[in-house]
Amino acid sequence: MKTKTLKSNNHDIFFKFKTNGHRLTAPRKAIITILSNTNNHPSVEEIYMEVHKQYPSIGITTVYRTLDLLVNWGLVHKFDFGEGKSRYELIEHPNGLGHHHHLICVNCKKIINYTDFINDEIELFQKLETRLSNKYNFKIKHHIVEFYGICEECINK
Amino acid sequence: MKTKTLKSNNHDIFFKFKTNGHRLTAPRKAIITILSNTNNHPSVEEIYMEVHKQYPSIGITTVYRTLDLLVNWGLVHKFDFGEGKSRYELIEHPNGLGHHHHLICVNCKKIINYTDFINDEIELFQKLETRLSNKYNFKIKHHIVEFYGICEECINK
DNA sequence: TTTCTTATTGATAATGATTATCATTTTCTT
DNA sequence: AAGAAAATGATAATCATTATCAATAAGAAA
Ligand SMILES: [Mn+2]
Ligand SMILES: [Mn+2]
Ligand SMILES: [Zn+2]
Ligand SMILES: [Zn+2]
Repeated sequence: MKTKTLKSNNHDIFFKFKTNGHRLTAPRKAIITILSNTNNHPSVEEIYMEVHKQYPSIGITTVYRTLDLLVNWGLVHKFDFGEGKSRYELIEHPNGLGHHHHLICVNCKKIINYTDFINDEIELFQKLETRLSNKYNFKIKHHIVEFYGICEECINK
Repeated sequence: MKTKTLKSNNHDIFFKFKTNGHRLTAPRKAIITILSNTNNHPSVEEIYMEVHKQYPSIGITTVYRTLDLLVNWGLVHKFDFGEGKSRYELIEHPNGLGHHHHLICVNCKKIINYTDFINDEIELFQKLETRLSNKYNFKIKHHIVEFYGICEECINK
């Protein structure tokens, strides 16, 4: 039984705020909670709207600032899928969804997460990261893999 | 002897303009030439500056428009490395540099192209694309692989 | 070559996402 | 309770990208 795979939860992130010498405030909690409760890749605007429900006084500036912090600490991925705005995603997702890759429809912009890696895939990426790290003296933090193309609906249409 | 691997050149792209029913104009030629003569990933502003030398009357709007065309025809990749602006790269590069992946320094934004894939890597990506295409009924056009981290100079500093 | 039709261009204004400012409010520590 | 520092939110400022539109140039037809 691998207890390692126990789901992490918000408390880890909350804790990180404290240990980093930053304050764990209501708006920050709210933003993290939103991120924890979605399987999408919400934009700043979307996160703002959502937080606003629970915490109407929040300003969108704070959303930007909090996300920046989380990205710099390596807790959140910042994506650009070519829409002219960024999208965000928790890296250690409390509700399952761990590291994954993306299929992106260039037509309708739909995004498919896939986590069902083939064995070779995980293995290769580990090998790759070691090789590249050594060869280029580059300390790799994370990677992004995106397949661009046309989704099912857009083909049949 | 594989004559297939002969380097493609600008004429292929020039030709494509015609067959697509678009006009091959001076500004368009100039933009394509710039893209052919760099190993970087120039931004719109950079391309504009460069073209401007040869063709001082060009407007930056035309650079945007031409790049859009090339991206839509699958001749140019549009990248976002997290700088708040897009960068572009010819897919079939006349001067060698073919398909490659990226190492991106999150600190100084330097970008390393690597083309020295290991055999497994190429093989895996082919397998992956077939599998994903079938599973998700998704017509894959191209993929992007980016490793984010800290480069040599930024570590020793 | 001249004429005609239409795609293309470039100046300019408009948009929209992200950042910078700064006075005010919270938080945490004495 | 008081003070120092961090965080917030309203607002203005930036900056990349788009939309408009009249002027121009390219290619087809004559
Ligand atoms: Mn995802
Ligand atoms: Mn490249
Ligand atoms: Zn689609
Ligand atoms: Zn660097």
